[in-house]
Amino acid sequence: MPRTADHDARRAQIAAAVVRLVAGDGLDAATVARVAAEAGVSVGLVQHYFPAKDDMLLFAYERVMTDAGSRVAQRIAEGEARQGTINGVVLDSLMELLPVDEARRAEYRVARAFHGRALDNAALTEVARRWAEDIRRRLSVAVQNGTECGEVDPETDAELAAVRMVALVGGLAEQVYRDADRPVGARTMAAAAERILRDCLDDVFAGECRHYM
Amino acid sequence: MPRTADHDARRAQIAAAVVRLVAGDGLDAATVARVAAEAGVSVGLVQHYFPAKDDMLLFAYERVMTDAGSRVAQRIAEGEARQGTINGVVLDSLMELLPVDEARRAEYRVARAFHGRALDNAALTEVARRWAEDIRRRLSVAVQNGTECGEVDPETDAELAAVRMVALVGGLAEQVYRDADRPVGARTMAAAAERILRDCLDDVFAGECRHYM
DNA sequence: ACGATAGCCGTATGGACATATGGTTTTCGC
DNA sequence: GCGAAAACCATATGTCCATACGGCTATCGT
Repeated sequence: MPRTADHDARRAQIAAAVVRLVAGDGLDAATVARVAAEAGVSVGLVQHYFPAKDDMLLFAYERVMTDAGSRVAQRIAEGEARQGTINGVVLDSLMELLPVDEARRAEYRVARAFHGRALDNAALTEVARRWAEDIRRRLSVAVQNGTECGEVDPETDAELAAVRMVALVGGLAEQVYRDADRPVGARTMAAAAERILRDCLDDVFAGECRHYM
Repeated sequence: MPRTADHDARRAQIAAAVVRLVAGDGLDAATVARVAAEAGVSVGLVQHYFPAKDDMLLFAYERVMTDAGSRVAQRIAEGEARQGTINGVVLDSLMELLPVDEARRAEYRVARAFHGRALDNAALTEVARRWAEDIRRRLSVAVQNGTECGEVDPETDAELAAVRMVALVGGLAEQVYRDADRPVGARTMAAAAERILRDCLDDVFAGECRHYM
């Protein structure tokens, strides 16, 4: 057998370089040559691991969205561990998606940049679609659990509520990102977003039952 | 004086070509050469009216957003004319922004494509910011009017409600666009979005007073 | 009617890019 | 230790692009 290398690690290394470049200077900055330089490897190596540039971008996008999903899953696990209300767990999960610090703002920039390109790239669109579907499903299950334990009004349509929550958090993220420094009354935009999100969740999870997901 | 031409008409003609190309094949398709061909003019003429490509894109983006704003304003004017409730007028205005038919889907594609590039272009960001600010202001005024005439609970924070409505309609637009064919329970995504929007507005405009904006 | 000037065009130019290609180095089974 | 194959690199290639540039052409004041 010949020389070996950690395929996954190399791909991750290159994807991380892509993400840094996109976060810093947009998708157009992620040229193959610059990605190679940022990752500290040669152009040829990037080609070795990603035959076409689109493969590289798709992989990087998948990685970013997977990471974001993992953070949400982690928040859910934490909520379960401390036996919080479903309302609280969902709030923590969704707050995780608001670009309130520089790390999350960077992630938001990357996600949005790819999302823009997804408009004319079916593979990227599919990643975005799956991600949205995944989070909607999680939220829908949370609402159904709430229905069963009394935290949610039994009349509530779980899927509809999930669409509503995803829409709200996505729209709030956009405003928090763009207008972070614009006050909303006496609040910062981030504080306003949190308040709006809390109100929405208090509306869905109006019951009293204490339960974990 | 030498030969004259309708400056504004020419710029509009070129901008329309940009919009068609972006709607069809994304921002990268809007090269100067292709825009010229699509508009039926020479490359040199495009340069004559837009010294740099960025000027051209900025102008096209401004035009798209202005058009969208005008449609909203028109819906408001129609609502005033028929003396509808504020709730109804706001609903019509916001429904106008959902990508429910091919024309609006095309507009949504264009807006989103530019929005993505705005992440690393200050001039484009400023357009997006002003547009959001404008619609938030309109909504905030509508809520305040509602407060004065009894259609809105006096405790309601108008600016917060405006942020909430903008967030909701933006997030719903994204899901309607991407998941138009995905059913939400027994509804289409578009029907689900309308229902969610109605519920939100019925929550804000809970009072009974019949009034026009 | 005529020249000045804006309108308009075609092509040239130089740079950046994705990808192709040929070669060098390392490692592992034998 | 040695050969084979993967890992890795440097550079070549051809395309596409934004912009520069020089030259026609139509029109308006005179």
